Amino acid sequence: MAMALLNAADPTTTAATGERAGPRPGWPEAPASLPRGPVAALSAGVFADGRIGQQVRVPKTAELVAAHLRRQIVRGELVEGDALPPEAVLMEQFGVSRPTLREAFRVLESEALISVRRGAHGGARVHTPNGDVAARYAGLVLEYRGTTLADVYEARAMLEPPCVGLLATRRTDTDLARLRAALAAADTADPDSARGASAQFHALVVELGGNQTVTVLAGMLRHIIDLTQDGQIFGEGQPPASDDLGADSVRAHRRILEAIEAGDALATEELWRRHLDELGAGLDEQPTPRDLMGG
Amino acid sequence: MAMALLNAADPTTTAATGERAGPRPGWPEAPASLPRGPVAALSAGVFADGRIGQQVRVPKTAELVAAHLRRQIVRGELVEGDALPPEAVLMEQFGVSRPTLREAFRVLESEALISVRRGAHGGARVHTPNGDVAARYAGLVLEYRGTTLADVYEARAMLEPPCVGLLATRRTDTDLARLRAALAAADTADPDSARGASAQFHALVVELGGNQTVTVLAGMLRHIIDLTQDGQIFGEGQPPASDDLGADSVRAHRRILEAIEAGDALATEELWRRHLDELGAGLDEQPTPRDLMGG
DNA sequence: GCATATTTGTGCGTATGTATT
DNA sequence: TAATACATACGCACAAATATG
Repeated sequence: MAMALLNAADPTTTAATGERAGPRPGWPEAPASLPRGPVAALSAGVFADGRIGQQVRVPKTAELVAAHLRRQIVRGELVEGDALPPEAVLMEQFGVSRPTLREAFRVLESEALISVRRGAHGGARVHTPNGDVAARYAGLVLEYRGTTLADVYEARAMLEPPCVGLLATRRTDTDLARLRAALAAADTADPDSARGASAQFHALVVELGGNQTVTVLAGMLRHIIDLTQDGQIFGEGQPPASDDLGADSVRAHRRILEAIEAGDALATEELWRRHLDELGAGLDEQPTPRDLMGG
Repeated sequence: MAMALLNAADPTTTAATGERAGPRPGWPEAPASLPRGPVAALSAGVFADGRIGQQVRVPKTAELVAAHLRRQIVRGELVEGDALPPEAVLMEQFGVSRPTLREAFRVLESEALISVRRGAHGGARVHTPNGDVAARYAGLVLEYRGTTLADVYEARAMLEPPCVGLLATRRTDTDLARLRAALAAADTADPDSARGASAQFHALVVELGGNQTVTVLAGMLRHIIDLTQDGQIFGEGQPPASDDLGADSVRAHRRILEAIEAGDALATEELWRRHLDELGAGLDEQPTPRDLMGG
């Protein structure tokens, strides 16, 4: 029944799908916005089971519906908070049954691109693509490979320093102001929110480094670390003496900010590397990242 | 009707799912085999729409089924090529209806953890968790943010060199042998497979660096680059004079291998950085990564 | 070609949860 | 607080497509 999606413009093809329980008068005309042609072929290839040229993986209808909605979200045609039409309307628009539509919903929901609530004023709402989802899948792969948390820390210590070093050479006054504000927030806040402020400083120095890809990757690693350290996975393995560690971190952050202010890329890079090494010290015997996907 | 899923071992509960009219006596106690307590709470939080402490997102039955199967795969209880039982059997085991089971299948299929074929001897087959899926989602986020391909190349040039530098200090004889073999393969092969061999050299130097997380992240970036450059996205923007570039790459790879053999970490790191910079040169005006998720 | 096993897609009914009155 | 309307969640049964032998 995939042709209804691919060929929604042609009423004759869709009519053929209808018969079985009473002939339907015809499908609603195609939403002109549907991507067609070569793109669909690429989509099939991307989703194939690995062997591209081997077998033609017939994309299931639900995948096509999900792909359509996904693209609308990624292209910005649907933005955060937008409500999708009710199931009945979408069923008619796409020309699919309720189960098929719901399969597509579950896929998009698992990608955190929509969230579906029931009840009055319920339905599907759109969310902006979030790096945390990519982190979940990366974490799944790492878990499968038996990667240790120390390995994740080590990776971060390799990834971030060059980016932060770049910041020292490029930083604007606005950058410095934001960094000072973030540092102050971590300094004055109570111990509980200090961790959050400290994490924000980490995110900020990477983000201001200017490379979006590194920002996303570093965010993934931070997310994995957060999930495995939030006391959920390691029953007792909380960071020792969090207050001391927090104070140490603030001191380290201050020193790094000074290096950034001075525009000393090498010093910044080295200081950041050392800071990250300290944070990851003594983790060698920790268990592997786990349950990042939940359940 | 999620209790049957949680209680698949108990035959009485599956019977209980049948009565969908009438008051339920209450929730059955949790099964011993499933992760409970804090982990379950984390799972709900992870899948929530972003606000963790705010609302309790009730996990849908299909999500629970998918999570259960996903964990079996990640924990290695189900391995590559394993065939899942037919729908009818799984329906009974989990105590769910066909549509619900199919929703779970679509989710796992979108994660490339299973592939479902129909017909005799069809059904769901298990696949090992692959970094490419994480790459798809990361690519989706990058596309949403309007990231350029040059940015991805730049990120790779920041990520890989420290890892490859580490290889120079740790390399074993086996490592060197594998690297020499990979280099030779790229040298003697025909232009077409030379690209593949060159890519394998790239993968190998990172993998032998010894950090699994970096290996996964670098694999993601390589996958994104491959997808955007395979002529699918850029109609004409193929790498200029691929033969020359290939020869240049082989030369660069040889020099880097020599530095690794010499155990010179700094030189290796710097050579690799320069090599990656060259590969990413002149991309500033290229469009953003696109259609990595298909459709 | 034909029988068989298995997924795919559909229609409809009931249950449940949520906001509004 | 209680009733009500709305919208999704889940279930069952049937027909069709597809791959194997």
